[in-house]
Amino acid sequence: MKISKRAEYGLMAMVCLTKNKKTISIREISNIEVIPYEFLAKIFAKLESAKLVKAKHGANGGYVLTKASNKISVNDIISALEGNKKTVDCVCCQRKTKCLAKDVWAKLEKSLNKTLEQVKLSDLIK
Amino acid sequence: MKISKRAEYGLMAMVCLTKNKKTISIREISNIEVIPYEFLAKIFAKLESAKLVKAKHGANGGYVLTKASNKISVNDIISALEGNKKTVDCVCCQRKTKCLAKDVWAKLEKSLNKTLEQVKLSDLIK
DNA sequence: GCATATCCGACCAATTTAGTCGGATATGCT
DNA sequence: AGCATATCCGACTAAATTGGTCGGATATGC
Ligand code: SF4
Ligand code: SF4
Repeated sequence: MKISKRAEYGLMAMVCLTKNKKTISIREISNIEVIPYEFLAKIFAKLESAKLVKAKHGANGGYVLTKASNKISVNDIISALEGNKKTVDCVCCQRKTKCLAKDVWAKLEKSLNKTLEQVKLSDLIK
Repeated sequence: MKISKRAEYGLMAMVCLTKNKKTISIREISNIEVIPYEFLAKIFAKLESAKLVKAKHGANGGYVLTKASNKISVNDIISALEGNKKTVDCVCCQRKTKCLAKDVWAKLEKSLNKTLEQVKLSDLIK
C-alpha cells in the first residue's frame, strides 16, 4: 500500500511539465526536481507509451503534454507507471472456504481509482 | 499499490475466526485456508499486539476476537498488518519546487482509509 | 509432566524496486 | 556534412521488501 518512487517522480515531473508549457528536457527536470537522470528517462518512456506526453528528439528537444492539463488525471499517471495495478492478484482459488475478501479488494480498487481520477493535473499548479 | 500476502491472509483468518466464534488454533486455520503455518503465526502476533484478537495458551488454546465482529473494520486489520502504512514517505523535502503532489497522496490515503473503515468484519460472513 | 498451544527472534530465498551503463537513433544548428 | 544535444532501448546491478522457515522458550489443560 505504498506509492512507488517511479509514480512519485512521475507525478512531480508531470506537474513540472504542466507549468512550463514548452518542451522541456529530461535533463532540466532532473536538475529541478533532483531525480536521477537515467531513472527519469525510463519513467518518461512509460509516460510516452501511455500517450500522456510526446517527445521531440534532437537539440532543444524534450517532452510536452499530449493533452490539456485538465484532461489528464493523476490516475492516468499512476496507472501508466505502476506495474502492479491490481491491489491483489486473485488466483481464485485453491482455498476451501469461499472467498469474501475478494469483494473488499474490488471495492477498494474502485474507490482508489475514483479518487485519483478526480484530481486533474491542472488542479496541481495553483 | 498492492495488498500484501500478510494482509490478505490476515483478513481471511479473521473472517475464519468470526465464523467460528470459539477459540480456534493457528494450526486449524492454517489447514482450512491453506496458509503456511509459521507465517500465519507471525500474522497473529501482529493482530494480537493490535488488540484485535486475544490468545489462549496451552492445550485446546487458540485465538478469539476481542470485540464484536461489527466493531472491527477491514481497515483495522490492514493497518495492523501492513508495515508501510503511509502511501508515500514524505521527507518534505530537499526539492526546489514546492510540492503539490503531497496533497494528492494525503487525499488518496484518506479516501483509502474511509473505504476500508466502512467494511466491518461482520459484513463478510454472509 | 506431557501434549498442545502461543510466543519470539534470527535467518533465508524470491521478488520487486530503484538506479546504472553503454550505446543506438533522431534532430537542430552552423 | 558534422557535431552537439536529445530521446530511445535493453541489459545489468544493488538495495529493499516480502514471503516464508527454523529452533527454541513459555504458558496451559488434562
Ligand atoms: S482474495 Fe479470495 S478469491 Fe482472491 S485469491 Fe485471495 S482468497 Fe482467493
Ligand atoms: S510528496 Fe512532495 S513534499 Fe513529499 S517528499 Fe515527495 S516531493 Fe517532497
